Amino acid sequence: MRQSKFLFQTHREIPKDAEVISHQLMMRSGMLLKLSSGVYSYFPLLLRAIKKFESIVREELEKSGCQELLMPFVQPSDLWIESGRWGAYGKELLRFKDRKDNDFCLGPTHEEVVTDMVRKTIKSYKQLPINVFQVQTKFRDEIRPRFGLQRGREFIMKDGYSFHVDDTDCDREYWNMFETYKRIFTRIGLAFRPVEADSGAIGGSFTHEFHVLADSGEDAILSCSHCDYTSNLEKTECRPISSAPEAPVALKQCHFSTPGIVGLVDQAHHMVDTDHPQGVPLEKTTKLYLMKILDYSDKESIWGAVIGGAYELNLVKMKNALQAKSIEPLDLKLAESLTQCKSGFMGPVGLEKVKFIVDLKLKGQTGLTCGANKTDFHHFGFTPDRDIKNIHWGDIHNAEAGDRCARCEAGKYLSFRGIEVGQVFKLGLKYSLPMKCNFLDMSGKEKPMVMGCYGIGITRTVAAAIEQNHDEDGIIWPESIAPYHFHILNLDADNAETSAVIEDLEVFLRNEGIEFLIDDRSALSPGAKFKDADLLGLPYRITIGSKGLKDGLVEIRNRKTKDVLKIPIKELQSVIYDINKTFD
RNA sequence: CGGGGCAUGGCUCAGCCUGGUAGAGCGCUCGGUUCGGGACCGAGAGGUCGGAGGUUCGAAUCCUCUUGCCCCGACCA
Repeated sequence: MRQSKFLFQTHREIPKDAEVISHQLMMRSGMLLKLSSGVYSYFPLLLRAIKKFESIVREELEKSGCQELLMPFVQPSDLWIESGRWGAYGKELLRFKDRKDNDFCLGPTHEEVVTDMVRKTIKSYKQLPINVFQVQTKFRDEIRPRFGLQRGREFIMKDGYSFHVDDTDCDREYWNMFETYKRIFTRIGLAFRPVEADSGAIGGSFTHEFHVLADSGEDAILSCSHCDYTSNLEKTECRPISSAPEAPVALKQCHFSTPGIVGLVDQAHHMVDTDHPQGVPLEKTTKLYLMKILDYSDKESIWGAVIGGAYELNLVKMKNALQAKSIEPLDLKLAESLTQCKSGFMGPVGLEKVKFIVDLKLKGQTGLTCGANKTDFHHFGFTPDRDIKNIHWGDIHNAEAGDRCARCEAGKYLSFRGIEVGQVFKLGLKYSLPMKCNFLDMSGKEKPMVMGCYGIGITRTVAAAIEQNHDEDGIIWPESIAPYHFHILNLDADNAETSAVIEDLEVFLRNEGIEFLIDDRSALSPGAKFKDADLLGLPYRITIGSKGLKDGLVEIRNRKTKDVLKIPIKELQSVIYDINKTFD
């Protein structure tokens, strides 16, 4: 391809609404154009990278026994009503009506459609298991699209679904997909981690997310330094402490007074008595969050969450511990009227009508402080087991970097930021039961199929690849998905000699099936071409100029290592041939 | 949906406070000189200042309403 005919325009300036690196570089290199919030056009260069990644995904999935199909982007409401999601799915589902006033939506995912396809096709255990996938545009009307392709509303996704006769076989396939995903992300050449994640509302199932490690990632991940336990912070387990029981301390009500001091950290410093001349250490303080809980029968109740003063409350873990449907902070005014005090001095002691979940870290502890439910005062000697009537225990605080691993004896947690690019999920019977996706087993009995689903964000992964592979000059494409492998710069596009060399080279490259882009733009200074080449980030740059040709030399530069090789023009073709062989 | 901000040529922005001829840099076109890390000179094209209403002799500028977009918190590939 010749750049003079190529649809793109590089920019020196960073578009003002591009926040993260991948978005900035895609905009600056002219690969991406926003049409509406979270909706983008892909220019030829970006599309090539997307297609390369897609074909890696296809190859690996087909190797693992999956088959590709394609389902409609526009879906009728009937199926969604049948699965129960027409009502359950929030505003992310873009709904609209056709001319006959029938309800439709743009597919954010395809469980309903694929389940319908399979139930109409498969009747016998002999036809199972089956694993199908598609690479397709999805639309989710995200609350807040951002970061370019990292969180668009319209995006390309590979979604796959498997159907099985029983749990055992579904689990087998789950791990088959898990290994396939590892191969895919290894092959594309990204640093990634499979991460244990929260399975959300679908109880009893398990799930892994695949995260590409990048500072701009929206998820916090903790990984053990010793074993392979890696999890989303939302879910990371904390090691229960096993400290020796302490001698009980009597509850001294309203023992500490800290008038006018806001915030637990400052309050702790001012909780001074003869035993605590320096104040109470943060580890001996506790804090209370009053929360409104909705259970799965939509019954509302108020729960207090008690955790150590040094920790953060983890809403996902609390939600799971209580088997709640939703959980949100109690309105401040309600909380104040319930406790008869200001925020900052609320405590669990004496709140008879509230049920409490107390963090396991506090188990067996005594001599703690807690809010006195009287503005400006804290109790001392708080002992959860003794002082709270309606007590439940749970692991409800955020794990932190440096904490001991919950799974092994030796390790400590390290923290990362991750971009979620894939997920494997065991769906179980969530769709097959309501949608009656059944088969006849060996004894002729009708049974629901057990399902799994497996997603990879195609466009998001390409963004993540740039996020992880760039420098101050621009993109550094991993060879696996680089739009082209060689970028040939004709520094003197109007010079007959260099152009002749390039034309020869072009014939050779075409015959060998080697991918290349030629910068043949005339009246552009060499510096501008170098800058653009760095920005576009193709793996190898071949510079051909009249200066070099005088000595019979051309230059090959590796974008990543910046290593420069000056080689005689006669050897150019064989050198390119050898480099090309190193690619996949 | 709450909180904050922005909207002026393809891009980045100035002008607005204090109403009176719509500007700069980059990009684009033409001519010339350059040519190995974003060259220079000259001449051009391109904007109903997001939209609607109002105040005024006069509105990019002041007022009201609206739309779009971005950023910070609850969703997910």
